Amino acid sequence: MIEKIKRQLHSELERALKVQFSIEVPVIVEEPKRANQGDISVPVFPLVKAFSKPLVEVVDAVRSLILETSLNEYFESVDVFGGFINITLKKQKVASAVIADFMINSDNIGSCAFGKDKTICIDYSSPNIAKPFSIGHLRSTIIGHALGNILEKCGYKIIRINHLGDFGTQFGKIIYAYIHYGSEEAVKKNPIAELEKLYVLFHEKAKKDPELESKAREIFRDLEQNDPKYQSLWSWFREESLKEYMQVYKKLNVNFDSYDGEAFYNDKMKTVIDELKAKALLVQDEGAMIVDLGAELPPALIQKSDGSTLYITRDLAALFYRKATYDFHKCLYVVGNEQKLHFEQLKRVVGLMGYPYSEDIVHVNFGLVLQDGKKMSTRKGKTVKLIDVLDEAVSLSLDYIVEKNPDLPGKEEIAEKVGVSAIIFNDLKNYRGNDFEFNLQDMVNFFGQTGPYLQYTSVRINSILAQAEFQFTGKVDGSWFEKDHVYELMKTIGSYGEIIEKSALEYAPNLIAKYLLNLASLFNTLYGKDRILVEDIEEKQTKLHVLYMVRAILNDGMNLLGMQIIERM
RNA sequence: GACUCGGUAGCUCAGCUGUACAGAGCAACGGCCUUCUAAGCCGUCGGUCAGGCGUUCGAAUCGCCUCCGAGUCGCCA
Repeated sequence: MIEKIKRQLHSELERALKVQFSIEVPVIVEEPKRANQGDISVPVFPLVKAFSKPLVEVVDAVRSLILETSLNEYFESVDVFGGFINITLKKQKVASAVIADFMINSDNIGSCAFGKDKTICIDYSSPNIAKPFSIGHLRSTIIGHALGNILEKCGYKIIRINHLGDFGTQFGKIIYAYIHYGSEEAVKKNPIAELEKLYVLFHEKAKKDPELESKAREIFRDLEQNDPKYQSLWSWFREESLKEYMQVYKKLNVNFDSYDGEAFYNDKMKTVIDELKAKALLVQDEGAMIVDLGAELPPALIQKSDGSTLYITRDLAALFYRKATYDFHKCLYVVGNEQKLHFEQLKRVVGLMGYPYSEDIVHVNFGLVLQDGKKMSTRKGKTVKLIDVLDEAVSLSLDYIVEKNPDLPGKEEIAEKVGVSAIIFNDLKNYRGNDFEFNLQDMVNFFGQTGPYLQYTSVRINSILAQAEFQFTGKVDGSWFEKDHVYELMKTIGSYGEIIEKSALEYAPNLIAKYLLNLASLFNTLYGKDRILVEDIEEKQTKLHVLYMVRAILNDGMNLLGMQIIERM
């Protein structure tokens, strides 16, 4: 709401400056950091030079312009503090605008339509087959899932793609290790754990005998050329891994439109290589085929000297396939920071091939999960399994329920929802690009800025609404909104849509997470100060309106982030 | 070595398209459950925004340099 007013004021002010003073300087319209400085503030410093008059006179002139805008019916006062013009709005007027806005959009609060008729592909999760689902893949999974929800709310059609890491030299390694050191029985018994063991074992052996690396490459080359024996092992490993991943996805409530992994593109790479050749981009270098990307970027390796393909080759094939199949507006890759160079190269190659949609490739990067300050390594068997972390969170949340609310029905189910959501929220609340140190203690913390705090707030409201007769009519007693803490809450309610928009444009779920924390905190402050279920009917109904909106937004926001909503806890 | 990203309270982080006294949570300490769920609320404590120089009316925010950490840099993905 405030954002709307700000934008309107901004454009009217710039126009007025141009018309009346022939001044074309970008005007700043912002929200002051402190409540006693009003709702909207215009610093006039940047205008002083253009006016070439003393600050005091400029302030005066700008203030008059502000008072003449169409928004003046909203203004309670327009005060001057040094070089700042601070506008205080009429609280009741803002509050009723917020409520009216909410009613219009009540079936899909916070939604907008700027993505209408456009498709976005999101490539996320994409675990490597035959390796346990680690904490590292959690990030891609939940960031991608949340972004899908957020962008969907902005009107986009979303294609969720799990680009499984089901191909590549790593399969040569696993197949080699399986043939030489593995047993069918052991893999059948405990597929992923066993395959991981073999993978780690391979690297240990390869350290002593570097020959193994080239043997693995040979196996992969043959696999790529459809060797039936390797193919059947490959599909067995893939199937078993996928089974285990599906359990994780079910727990996280995550789903995909496509599970076409790298192997899916095996028969689509020849055309890519042919096209690169035809466009004279492919050159032979040290026996391999590369695309030279100029001075700023290292060359892209498209084909190994033994003729087999690489990661980027498959990503090129996948990109073309997606463009042809979905005609995407953007293609997002929710992949870690360490692959920044890879996506720069991908973009550049596509650009050199003459496709303008190279600009629509977006690497939605995220920070690594570190252990002892270093990247975790599957090769050394040093990973933390996601399922263990989730189980830990769930069992801890069950402990709390037993302690705090022993008579609660359906404890296990609620504990599951609280625990898993806590893990999800813990990840999404921070800016995605930052690395973070793996810390189980932090991940399963349930107090303060956490998922359970949001769920708890929603549950508190449930409890009150359940005890009252309430219908959302929009008829309220405006005088309550004059109180500062209530007004703050109303302003925050009114900014939900703006936050979603910003979060979508920046691919930043953390903006929504922080917003929800703020909303919950404002509500809890109010809860501590004011009794809701009071005698006076009009006052009670007014308060219930606010609670209803807060709960609707909390639930909607948590849902966007991929968290679970609960009734009681 | 080159490139990229980061260094803000004891810890985890927000702010970083510049402008008014740098904000949360956790931890510590002190209050608040015979009235709506205390996974909560209120308060206290805590910061040379890594360091230096520069640009600017104004810098945590922009530029340069130094230090520290992480990641990447042709046959892994």
